[in-house]
Amino acid sequence: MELALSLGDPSKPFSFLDKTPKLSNKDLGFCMGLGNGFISQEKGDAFEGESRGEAAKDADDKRVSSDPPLQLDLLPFSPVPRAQPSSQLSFLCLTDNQTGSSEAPGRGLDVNRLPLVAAADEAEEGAALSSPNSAVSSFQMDFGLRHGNNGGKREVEVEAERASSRVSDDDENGSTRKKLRLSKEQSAFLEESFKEHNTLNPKQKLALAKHLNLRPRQVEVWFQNRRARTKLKQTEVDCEYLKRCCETLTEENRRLQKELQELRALKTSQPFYMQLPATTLTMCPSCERVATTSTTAAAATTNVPTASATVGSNSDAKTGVLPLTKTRGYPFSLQTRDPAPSPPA
DNA sequence: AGAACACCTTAGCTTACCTCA
DNA sequence: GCTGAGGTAAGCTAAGGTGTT
Repeated sequence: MELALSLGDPSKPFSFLDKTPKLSNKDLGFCMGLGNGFISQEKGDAFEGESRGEAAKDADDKRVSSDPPLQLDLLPFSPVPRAQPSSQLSFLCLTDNQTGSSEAPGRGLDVNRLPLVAAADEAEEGAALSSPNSAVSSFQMDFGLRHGNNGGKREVEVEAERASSRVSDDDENGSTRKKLRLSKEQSAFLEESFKEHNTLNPKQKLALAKHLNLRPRQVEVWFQNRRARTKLKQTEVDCEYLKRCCETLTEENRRLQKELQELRALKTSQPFYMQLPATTLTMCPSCERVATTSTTAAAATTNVPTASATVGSNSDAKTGVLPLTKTRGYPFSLQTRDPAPSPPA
């Protein structure tokens, strides 16, 4: 059974199943993707498609199965129009402006740089500030922006030094690592970058780090954690979907069991049933229920070759128990067919 | 061999909730 | 009843460690 969950472009078929050897044992072999209006898989969005595994990526164009995949369209988490080729937060702007905090928010922002006022305050408070980088909060960001005249390039650089040395101090001390909290602006920028590239090449990493006044390692870690979060969410979605599939199959199994019981009851109620050379059972194509047809008797009496379902010869004629282990699905094969041919006149 | 990554884990921080004075 | 302080658990997330590719 193929299970494929599509969150987007239905024109991209699922083909991961054709490459099952490549799937690891950990891989659910589950395929999800978000298409229209979202970052393409190749661009590497996260929950909005990143988790469509490597196998799916590799095999997108190799699907050969004739079974139509079961596709489920879900509403996206955070629709981000992909139409704009170069958004304001794209990498393209990483190098176009490095003027720091004097810039308007959202462009060329440098959220780790604080004005001297804030830095002085923090110096006074010393270790009382539990979250050093939380000093780069939006409040202080705004403060810095509003009082940008205070700062100027030099102060910005001083703050950048202070911020970086704070981290390096922690590293050097090796005592307790301080929790660095990225500001909303930093996170938003990283998020936007992640939507475009869920992995970074060294050049992009350096550019991002420089732009956000972070260490490349921090950017790298952020992307690693972001991918992990994406995968986790994806796994949750997959599990939920598989759960629903399981419920559906259970219900189907229940229905078939009931149907089987009906057939057994039918058989026991007809003493000569098993003595007949063959029995034709037809299934209604619409309701998928087995219909008891008069063609059985007709076929038996007229020796018309039965078409599809034939009670196997290995069935226990005495007990009336059908061989349940003969086939994987049904004790006998049922084929959807047209109404039984009328016996020849 | 080294880089990049996935995965697991740890630990700092925030938030919500509760209790109590 | 309302309020603020203190404690606690849960969740989030940056970062470290390790194995794999």
